[in-house]
Amino acid sequence: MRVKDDIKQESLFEATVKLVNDVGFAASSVSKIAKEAKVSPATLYVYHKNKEDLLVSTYVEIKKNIGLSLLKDFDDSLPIRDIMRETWHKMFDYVMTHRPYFQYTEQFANSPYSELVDQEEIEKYFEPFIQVIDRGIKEKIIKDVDFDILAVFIFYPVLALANPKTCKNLDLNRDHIETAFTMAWDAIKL
Amino acid sequence: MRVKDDIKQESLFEATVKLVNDVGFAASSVSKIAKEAKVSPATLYVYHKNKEDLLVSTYVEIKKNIGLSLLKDFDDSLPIRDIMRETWHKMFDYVMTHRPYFQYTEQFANSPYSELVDQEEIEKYFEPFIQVIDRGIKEKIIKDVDFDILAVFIFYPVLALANPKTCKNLDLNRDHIETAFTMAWDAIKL
Amino acid sequence: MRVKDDIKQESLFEATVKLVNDVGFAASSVSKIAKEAKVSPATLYVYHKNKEDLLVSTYVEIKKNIGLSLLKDFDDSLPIRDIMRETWHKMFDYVMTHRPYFQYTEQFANSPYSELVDQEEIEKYFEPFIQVIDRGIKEKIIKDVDFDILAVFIFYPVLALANPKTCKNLDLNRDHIETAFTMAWDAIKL
Amino acid sequence: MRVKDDIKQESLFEATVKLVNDVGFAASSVSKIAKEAKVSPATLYVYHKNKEDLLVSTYVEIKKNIGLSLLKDFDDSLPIRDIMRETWHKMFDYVMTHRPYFQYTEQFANSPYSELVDQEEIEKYFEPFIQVIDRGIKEKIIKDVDFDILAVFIFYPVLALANPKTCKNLDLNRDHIETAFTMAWDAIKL
DNA sequence: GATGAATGAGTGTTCATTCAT
DNA sequence: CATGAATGAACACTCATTCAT
Repeated sequence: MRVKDDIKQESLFEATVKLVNDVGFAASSVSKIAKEAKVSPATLYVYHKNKEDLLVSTYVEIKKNIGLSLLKDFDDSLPIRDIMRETWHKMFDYVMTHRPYFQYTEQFANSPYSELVDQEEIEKYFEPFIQVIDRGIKEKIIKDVDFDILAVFIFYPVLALANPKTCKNLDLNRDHIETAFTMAWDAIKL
Repeated sequence: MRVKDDIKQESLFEATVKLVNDVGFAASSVSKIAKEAKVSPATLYVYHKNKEDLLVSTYVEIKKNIGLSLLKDFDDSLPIRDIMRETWHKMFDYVMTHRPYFQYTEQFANSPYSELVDQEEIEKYFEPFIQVIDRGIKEKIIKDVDFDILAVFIFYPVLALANPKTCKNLDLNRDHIETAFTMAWDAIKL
Repeated sequence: MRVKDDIKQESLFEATVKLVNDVGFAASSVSKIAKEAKVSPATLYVYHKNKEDLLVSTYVEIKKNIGLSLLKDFDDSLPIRDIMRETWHKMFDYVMTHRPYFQYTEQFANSPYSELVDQEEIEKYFEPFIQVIDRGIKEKIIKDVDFDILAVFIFYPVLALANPKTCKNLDLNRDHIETAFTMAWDAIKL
Repeated sequence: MRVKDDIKQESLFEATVKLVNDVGFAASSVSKIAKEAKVSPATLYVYHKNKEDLLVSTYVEIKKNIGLSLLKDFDDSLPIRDIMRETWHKMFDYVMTHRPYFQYTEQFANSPYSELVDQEEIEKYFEPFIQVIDRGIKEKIIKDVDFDILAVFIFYPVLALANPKTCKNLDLNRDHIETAFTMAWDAIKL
């Protein structure tokens, strides 16, 4: 038996991201993605059940990567503020070096497909980080507030800052990120 | 001669919002919108040059409404924190009572159509609010930070909190909003 | 009772000719013609039963004009060759000074609408000319050949020469026309 | 993988010709052609880039066929008059046995699509014939007249005679064609 | 008489997916 | 496994015509 070709798999992944970035979610048709990936539309269906599966698994793959890069060198023995700051910069680094991936997730999250994602599978990559926050609350370093509300001030600002649509007047650099982190920390710290 | 029918105009507006909320931006076709509005697809083109015009003008209309409801009873003689708090709650009220409108703008902002909007026309409705922030910076009440970064902590959290996709575990109430405002204020205040 | 407005009538005629010349028969829609004529599409239906009637009556009007300008100063006492030559040049003059009208008839004649024309109404304007040919045959000046075949050498060459599609390499002038007449006469004379 | 089906290609060609003959150029829609060819409208786009490509390539195909049938048994060692006569009859034969093809070219030539044809590709099939005319001029057998004017008397009459719209009173036969050839030759010979 | 609004039926084209090889 | 051909259904949009004023 021949084996599914990793190169084609990867090629479809990249083509999906590229096309969604170039022409938007709605205009990214299966045949265009296949052409971009230099495979036949029919081949796409060897690797994915349908269009939905292609888009969703591309999303999950990216989210997994983000999670993994945040976890790299993760050291939960540091003071909570340092962990947060470290993570904040890691997120910024990821977004800056993988802008197309990041933009894909933004577009995906606002599409109806997003409801098809198994959130638990993604959340497990962010679990250690969530535990740090819990610890921070217990240790009375972080405000004792519903997690979703905290998240809005911890995760979202990086996304918003990295999104060229929200921040079109600002040429983002590391200083901005450091400033924004201070603000985020002011928001959540007790 | 027949006269242009305000009811049809309005009906198209509501149908556009409803459909985008129900099935998402990408799946909202002209014919589905027309059917929802109970007019012929051809009639839609009496009121709008094309699909793009329908979507963009629906967006601008909503943004205008949001701006107007923020400006209602706007009193810039109050202390800055009070103005901010007042506005924060007004935004929350608007979002809660007009969730479909708000969700439409979220989806629109992440679509390629968003680049077609005349931003200046929208920004003028938010001008007074922006001046308050400027004043806050001058009076050394608010951190002297790039406006886009401040905006990320002032506007974005309400949107994120109101978005059921981001906050699916949280049944939002006014207490949450008050809490979040405190955090936002901690973030931006000097 | 208000009276139908000759200016609107004329305006529709000119708009029809212009549009067919500019964008072709197939792309000449009722609403475009109405817009070109600066009237409402509904107004068009005051003057014409439907689109077909508009196109056909525009054609007949032009054919009538051509016939009338051929008959002007028509003198059947002249020698037959002189009559033919005179007419040949008159046709050339008409075509040159009314190119859009002429081009309209060419497009119309090759459309299915052409079958709706009352040919007899048109032919009566060309009757005197036909009689000259009959006389020429009887007087053994013109070959005794079926009229349709003669027509192919008498009428068609002018049309073909005047048609920029057939004669795109040739910047037509009166000398060419004189040359062509000599050839046409050689073809039909005994 | 399925392989492109010559039968479908041919079927689309025939359907295009038939429909243009039956309902005219303007009324020949893609979906009607597809239905006539018994394929899906989508299939048509497997074989042709768009409607324009379908119509243009159908035209070029026919013109090529005409050229080839004129060139068959072409013998330029014969006297010029004989070559002309032979060609004249060949054209007549083609037109009579392929009337729908011929009528298609007539309609096409009067449509805006005609400007999209690569004329050079077509003219090469008629090249040998053009050289005979040049030779005739040099040998002082044919009048030394601009080629376009000669063409009007050599090519055009056959088309006009074969066109039922121009020759509706005449049931064309080979005698008529012989007569017409004599007249054409009278027109162009020195 | 004159008109812009209104529309069902149609336009050319692309879609996600399956078929046959 | 891999593919280009094939397609019914849908797309955004325009059509010729009629309606209501």
